[in-house]
Amino acid sequence: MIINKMKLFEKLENVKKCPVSYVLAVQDTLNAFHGKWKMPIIGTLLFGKKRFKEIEREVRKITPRMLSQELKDLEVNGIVTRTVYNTTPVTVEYELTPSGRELHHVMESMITWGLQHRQTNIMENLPALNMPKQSA
Amino acid sequence: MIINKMKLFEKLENVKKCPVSYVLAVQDTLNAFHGKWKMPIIGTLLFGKKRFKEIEREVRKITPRMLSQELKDLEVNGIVTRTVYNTTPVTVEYELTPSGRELHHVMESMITWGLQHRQTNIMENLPALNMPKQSA
DNA sequence: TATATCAGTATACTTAAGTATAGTAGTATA
DNA sequence: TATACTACTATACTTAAGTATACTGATATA
Repeated sequence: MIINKMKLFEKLENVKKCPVSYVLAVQDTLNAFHGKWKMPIIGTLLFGKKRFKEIEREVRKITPRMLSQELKDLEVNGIVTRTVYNTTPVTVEYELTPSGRELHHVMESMITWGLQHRQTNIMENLPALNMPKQSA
Repeated sequence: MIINKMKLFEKLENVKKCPVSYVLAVQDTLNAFHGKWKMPIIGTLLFGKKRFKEIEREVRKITPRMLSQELKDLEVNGIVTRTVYNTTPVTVEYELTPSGRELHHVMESMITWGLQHRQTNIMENLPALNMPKQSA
């Protein structure tokens, strides 16, 4: 009986404990989407590999500077691969890594929450949802 | 037969289409976590309601200015509720709304991806994961 | 010859996000 | 009387993130 109580206590304490590895994991994921442009870039690449100019056209209003920067960031973080083809003019293809493709699970959970949350807030007549400032 | 082919085509095209409502949903979710502090604040509130000073102590290095700002933001977005108690000195309790509590699903998908991603990158001997700059 | 394409880079700038430090009112304790 | 507590706010500042505009070199097309 006393042992059972101790086990329960341990269990509850463990629930309260948030391992450092989890915090790091969440940070990595947030980092993958960090900034205004990574989400749309990953989003468009989920439909298949694309060239620089294609992404530039599909992710509206992005400047080549930002696109270049974000693609580099995604590359060093193992989310995207960059392949150069020896054509004239050169073509460069960007593709999600297997790990990058797995991000669609996260996006789906975000869609689920977002849709639910909007419905709840409309039904409860709360103030309109704030739009993100979109600089980060 | 032709009808079946058309239906298949429609289906495939619909998969390619990314409804605006999904984009908004993802933006709402990103907005919920937007900035350096919302994730740790929500994280600590997932363990139960807390007072201002409690959160300030648990979310390390946060300034009262940022905490106040972020809690307001979370409140107007229907993620947190604020309750003032007529004690001396006043105590104010912050608690996640049902919608706010649902965010743990998103966090769990982030933890799953982050852990997986780290393992993959260590195994494939990719450069160390970039740490977020943490200003947004 | 003039223009367009590709995949970017360079420079200067603006805006957003976060920090540092001090202060507020009302009460309670030493 | 001096200090501490609560939950913040005010002001000034720094740093990060994003924008605007122009430009590169090699090649192809009109």
